Amino acid sequence: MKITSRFTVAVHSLLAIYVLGKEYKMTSDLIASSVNVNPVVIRRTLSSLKAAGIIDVKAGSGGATPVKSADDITLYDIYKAVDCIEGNLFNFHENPNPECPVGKNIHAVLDSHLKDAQAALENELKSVTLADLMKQLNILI
Amino acid sequence: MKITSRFTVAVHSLLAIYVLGKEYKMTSDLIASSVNVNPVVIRRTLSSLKAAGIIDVKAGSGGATPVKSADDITLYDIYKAVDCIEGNLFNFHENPNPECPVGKNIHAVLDSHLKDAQAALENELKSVTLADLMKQLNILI
DNA sequence: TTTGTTGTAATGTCAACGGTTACATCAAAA
DNA sequence: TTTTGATGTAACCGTTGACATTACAACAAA
Repeated sequence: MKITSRFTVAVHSLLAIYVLGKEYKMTSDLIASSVNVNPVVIRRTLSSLKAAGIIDVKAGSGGATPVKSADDITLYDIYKAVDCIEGNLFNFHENPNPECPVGKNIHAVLDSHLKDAQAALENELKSVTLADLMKQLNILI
Repeated sequence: MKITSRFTVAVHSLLAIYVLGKEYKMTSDLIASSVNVNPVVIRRTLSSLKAAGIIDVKAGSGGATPVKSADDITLYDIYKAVDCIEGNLFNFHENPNPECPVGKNIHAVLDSHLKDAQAALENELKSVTLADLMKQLNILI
């Protein structure tokens, strides 16, 4: 099972908005053509990013614009904004048998390690900012 | 999106086999009653763990038994054995537009960071062995 | 040969994702 | 004020993967 592509779509959209936004009006249609998904998917993504205070989206006249500084946006912020995962990354089987010594204690034994693993992933995402990606991108353009 | 409960089911099953195996014949029915899932789910799980060389399962007479030492089994080994994730943890949107400067370079910019995040998760899982869990469990029993 | 178990195919249900259509709402230009 | 081009969102569909369950062949030991 994988983490939804909403995440990479969101990162892609933000890069487009922050890098190309000075030159073009960044409509959902334009972004959709860069990401290559349906415009409605982009609108849903932008809606989440707007709710997270990362960008602003103008209804009516159209176009998405930056709100937060790219230095202050980490991959983790984006990942959280688009809700890839609610709560725990690892699914746990429900109702282990409390009559069994293993079933009774499986959560006590396993939960902290699962949390640690998830935290390791998320900390790594926290260490990369949108500004970092923009620097890498500007070298390639 | 979450990582399938096959993983926690597998860990639970192994703990049962390694801790209770001296006292009981660990059939899929018995393990199933501890984990509280259908016995066929356990048989599939045990089948994966057997293929990974972690346990042995006797067809006919029945019962699962340890093969590898608990010290040599990490959570990562189990996670790999039951195939929670094939390849990349993060789904990437297909076919970003190569005509667009962002679309053309999004993989170059993003891939390494996604790999790093996944590696952080997996390294954390590598740092915990089944023996560690057994120690914790034996204190609680 | 009987018994209890594993291995596995087949089928069903369910949830999540992503695609798409449709349309109300809105802001700015004409 | 009307037109135009966007956004916001609800609704629905098809696909996919997970997990549950039934069924039964294969098997090993009593």
